[in-house]
Amino acid sequence: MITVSIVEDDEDIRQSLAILINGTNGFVCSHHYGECASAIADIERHTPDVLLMDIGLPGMSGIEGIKIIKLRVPNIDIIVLTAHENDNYVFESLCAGACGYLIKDTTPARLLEAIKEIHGGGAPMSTQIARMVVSSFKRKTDSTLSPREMDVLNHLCVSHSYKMIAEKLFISEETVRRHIKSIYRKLEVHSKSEAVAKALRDRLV
Amino acid sequence: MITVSIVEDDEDIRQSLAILINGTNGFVCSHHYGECASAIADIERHTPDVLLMDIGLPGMSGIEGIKIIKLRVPNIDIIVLTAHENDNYVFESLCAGACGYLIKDTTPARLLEAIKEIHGGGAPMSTQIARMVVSSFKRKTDSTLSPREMDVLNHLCVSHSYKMIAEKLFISEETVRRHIKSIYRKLEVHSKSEAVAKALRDRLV
DNA sequence: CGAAAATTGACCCGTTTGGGGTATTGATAA
DNA sequence: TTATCAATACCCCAAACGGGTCAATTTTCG
Repeated sequence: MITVSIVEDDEDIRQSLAILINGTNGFVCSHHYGECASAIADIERHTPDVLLMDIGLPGMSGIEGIKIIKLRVPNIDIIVLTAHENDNYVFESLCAGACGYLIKDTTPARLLEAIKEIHGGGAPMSTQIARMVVSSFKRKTDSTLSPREMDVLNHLCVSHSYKMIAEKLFISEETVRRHIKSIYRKLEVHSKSEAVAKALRDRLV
Repeated sequence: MITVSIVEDDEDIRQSLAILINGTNGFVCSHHYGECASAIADIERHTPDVLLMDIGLPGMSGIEGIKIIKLRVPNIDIIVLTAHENDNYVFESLCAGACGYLIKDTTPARLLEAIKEIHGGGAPMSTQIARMVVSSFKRKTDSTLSPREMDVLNHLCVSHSYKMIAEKLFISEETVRRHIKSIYRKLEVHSKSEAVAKALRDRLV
């Protein structure tokens, strides 16, 4: 028996979901909430296996709600269930601790399957969402940087000093400096830390 | 009709996969290869919709193979099909450009479903793999850093100078310096760029 | 071949940073 | 209630960094 709670401001949707879950063998939903505050207040007394969470909520945002709930009940499995297919919502939800992300056109059968899946250690996502998530890993090959500059950038990212990079690459410190100047110009940054941040954030390395 | 090619060194597995695919309506596999080199040489002449790719290959590694193939045929959908559930293989594959990752105990039915899924814009993954991928987004809350130090670290990550951070936080530059010393000690780093790299890599920010 | 880009090297100068001390205040924990 | 820690602030000094300018050689590509 998998226990499920729901946070969803739309009364109708919330009731429908509860009815669906309670009407299916192996699932039960005893608690559901109209906004984050009440869910947070109640979650430690009535801790479900799986929490279905809307994002566009009145009051505290679903993202904030997820963070707080995961702090209090780290092992809870949270599926975001929302109309928003917006990139930022997806990544912010996952960063906050959600393990699943379904858009609201999900069929009842798929939703139940997703609940089973997340409870079994998976991470159910709508197909487009999964692709978005996986694509975010893809390395970019910034053609503006020359091969040698990429070498230097890689060393920058492990925080070597000019001197150390020079030794590693068997070139003079002045040449390292020169490459770094080009890198800064091309990446439009003005310091090592900015270059490192850009390289890591934009997945250049 | 979805066209599929295979790179897999084990002759038996390769043949079985081809037979499975060719024996199913809507799928066809005309080309399969024992190692990356021949796949790379042939891929532009015979470009499939979906490529099933082993990782543990003789000669060039599957990861390298994926990088090269994606450079030549950026739109090809690649599913890694391997025995390795190893974290590094998973993330390296996705960084290289794979969009799916299945472990070899996948059932034939699930494999065919995965091929349809990736061709339809999804990112099929075994359940444990999906969880691993999604979990990698989770923010860590490094309790060793004090709240104020987290503030400073956040500003460091957008590459502000000590002076700018001081202005933003309404404290003296010397206090910023002090916080940064503590951050360095706690994160065991010795420079801004190293702190930024650690913060971004370890998802502290 | 000839132009453009990549790679290498150098010097100057001012700013920023990193590591070392020291000290006060307030909150929090033992 | 004492002790510890967070947060605030200052000083000194050497090393590292960022920006400016100039120049030679090699590679690459049209």
